[in-house]
Amino acid sequence: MAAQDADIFDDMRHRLITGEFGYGTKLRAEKLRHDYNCSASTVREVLFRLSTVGLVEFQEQRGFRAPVQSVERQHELTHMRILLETEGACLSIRMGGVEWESRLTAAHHKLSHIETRVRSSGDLIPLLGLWSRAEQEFHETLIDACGSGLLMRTHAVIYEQFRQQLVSAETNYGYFPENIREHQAILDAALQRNEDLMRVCVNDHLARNLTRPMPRKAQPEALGKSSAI
Amino acid sequence: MAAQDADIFDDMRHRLITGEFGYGTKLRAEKLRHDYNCSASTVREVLFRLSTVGLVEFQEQRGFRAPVQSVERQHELTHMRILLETEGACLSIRMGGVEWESRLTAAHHKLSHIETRVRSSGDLIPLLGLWSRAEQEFHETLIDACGSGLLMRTHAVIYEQFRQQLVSAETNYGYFPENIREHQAILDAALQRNEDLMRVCVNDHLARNLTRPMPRKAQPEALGKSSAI
DNA sequence: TACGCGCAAAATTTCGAAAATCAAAGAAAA
DNA sequence: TTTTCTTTGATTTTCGAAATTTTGCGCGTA
Repeated sequence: MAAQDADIFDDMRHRLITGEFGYGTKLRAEKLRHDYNCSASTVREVLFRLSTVGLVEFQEQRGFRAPVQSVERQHELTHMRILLETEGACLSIRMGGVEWESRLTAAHHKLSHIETRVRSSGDLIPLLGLWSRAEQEFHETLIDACGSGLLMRTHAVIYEQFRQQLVSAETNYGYFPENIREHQAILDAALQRNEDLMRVCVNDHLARNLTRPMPRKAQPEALGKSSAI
Repeated sequence: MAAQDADIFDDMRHRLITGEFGYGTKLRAEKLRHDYNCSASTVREVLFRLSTVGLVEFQEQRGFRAPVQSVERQHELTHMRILLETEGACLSIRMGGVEWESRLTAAHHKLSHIETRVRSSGDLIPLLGLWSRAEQEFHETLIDACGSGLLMRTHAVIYEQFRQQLVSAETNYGYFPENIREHQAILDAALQRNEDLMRVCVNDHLARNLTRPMPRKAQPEALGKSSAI
């Protein structure tokens, strides 16, 4: 029985991202232990580890619960993703080589293939799992030549919470055509190595998740950027 | 006894930030339990929670250890701090009111007072605790009108790790005069509500940590055998 | 000498129950 | 009726030991 803990962790993560638990629900170790027939302590540990990546919230003396969904939270997650992903993508442009380009192209190809199938079928749901993984891989590849493991790990954490928020919204197809175009635009910006364009593309792609726009200055993105790592 | 867990957490955090544990040292619950006389499980939990904020690293089936110090890590932390803090500060300028200005001024005043004392005595060490808290409060106040709890929490996590990295370097006084000037400049930028200037100031203030090499030797027993400190 | 195998010690994880803490319902006082 | 106190039930935290996994070391073999 190897790595029981890890299995439970993965399964719980899946259940959380999938939205199985109502947002804000209390996650009681004593209940959950039956799903995996293990002890409560083991579940407790898993919950701690899930809180490490922001998928559950922990409060001293009052246990764990699934995070509450709210417009504010959604906005904060989106905003943070924009911040991290534009930075990561621009750094990748600066530091990544042909090898990065090719990996990104590959990831995009896979994603694109799935998205085309979705478009022609008109129904996202049966391919949701596949698409979800492919999108994640594309976005992770986009920033993975940035040279900062910390940036990537932080982004991964935000990304998962973001996905947790969106899971219900995504299932109703909605903005798929735009999605396809935007992913293409991001790939193009990368291959052109155009950082400013990249900023715009990433922003457009993600900003749709803002029902209410973040307060922004009228003037375009400032030029004085932070120095490279 | 109330909140035993929390006490241990705070104490361990302090010990970690203080650099008491050699970087990369294994943190064995079985050893640590004697320091607090509690069970190993309790220590284990605390370690999990510390890993939530990046102060210790956890690896499946091979326990916990204090993070290894390295130039790369230092650079990644610095870079991330710049990213988060410029964004947070600019958002605060955009969204914060007079009330924010006054809080920031207050925090700066406290910090400034301590820094002046340090300068005239020429020795940081006796005031290190005070100064450290004041600096943290200043930087936290700087971004605390940004409107995103997520941004602030993320920044707090990075900040602590950053401090953990610097703890030894800070104690040798070094760049104090510049520090004073830079904190003033940041306050000025805030009161002028000049975002571009703010970006420059925050960048200058933090970027100094990019060139400075790590002043600490690698821990010989970091991997493999036990041989505690 | 180098390499692989297996045993023993050390470290980590898991367990079920006891102890501590919190929250809700009910009783007593105003 | 409202407020405050107390008891009771539920939940969370802590414990020490047993089960599992990793690691270190010695031994035999090429």
